[in-house]
Amino acid sequence: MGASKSAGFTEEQNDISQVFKALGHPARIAIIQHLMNIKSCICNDLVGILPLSQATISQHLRELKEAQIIKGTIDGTSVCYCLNSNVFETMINTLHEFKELDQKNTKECC
Amino acid sequence: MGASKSAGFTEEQNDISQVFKALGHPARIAIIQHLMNIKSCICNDLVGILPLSQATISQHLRELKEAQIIKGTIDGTSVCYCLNSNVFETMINTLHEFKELDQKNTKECC
DNA sequence: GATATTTATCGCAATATTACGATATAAATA
DNA sequence: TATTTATATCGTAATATTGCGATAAATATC
Repeated sequence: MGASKSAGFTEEQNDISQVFKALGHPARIAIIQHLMNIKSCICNDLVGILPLSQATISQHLRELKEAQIIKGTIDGTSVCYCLNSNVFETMINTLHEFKELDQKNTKECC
Repeated sequence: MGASKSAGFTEEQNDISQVFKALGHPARIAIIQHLMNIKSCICNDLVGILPLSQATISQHLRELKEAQIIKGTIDGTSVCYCLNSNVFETMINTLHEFKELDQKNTKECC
C-alpha cells in the first residue's frame, strides 16, 4: 500500500493529521524556525542555510504552503515567504482541547 | 531518495519533527482521540473502531509508543495502552515558544 | 534584445510508509 | 494439555516521500 485510508476517518482527523504531517520533517521545522527569526521573507536564502538543493527546498516550501503554514507573495523574480500568523494559535488550541478532554476524564489509567 | 537528511539538521529540529510526524496520520489521531475519551486502556477494541486490520493498528500503536505519545502495560494476554499525560503539555510548550519568538520579531512581513 | 536571477516543475532513483494476511508468541481458560 | 484470546512481527505489495539534476518560466538588469 502506502496510501493511507483517509476515507475511513473523520474530516477532523484528516485535517489535523495533515497539518502535523507537514511539520513532520526537520527541513520544514528549520524553515519555520528561520522564518520566526528573520520574519521579513526569504526564499533563495534558504539554499545557503539548509543542506539541501534549491529544488528540494522549493518542494518543502510548497508543502508548508499547501498546509497553510506559510504564505508566499511574488516580489519581482523572487517569492517572499512568511508564516501565517495564526498557525501556532490554531495548533495550540487543538492541543488544548485534547489536553482538557484528557484531563476531564477521571478514569484510572494503566 | 526517500530518506530525510537528518544529519544536516539540529537535534532539536529532528526531535520536534519526529513527534509531529507520529501525529501525521489520521489513524493515529483517531487512536489518540479514543484514548482521550475512554482513558482506561484498550487494545483489541480498536480493531472494531478503526477501518484497519489488527496488524496495521499494532504498527500504528508501535509508532505512537516510539514517539512516547502513548505507553503500554502488559495485562495478561492483552496490552493496556494509554496516553502519556505530559505529551500535550510538551507540545503546547514547544508551540508557545514558536509563537512568542514569532511575535517578538516586529519586522514587517510581505 | 541578451543575460542574469529566482523559483517552480519534470523525470528519475532510493528509501519510507501504509496496509494486509499469515504466522509466531505468550498468557488465560477450558 | 489443548484451546482460546490478544498482540506482535514477518513477508510482501502498493504508494508516498525525499532528494537531486536538468530545465522551464518569469522578471530584472545590462
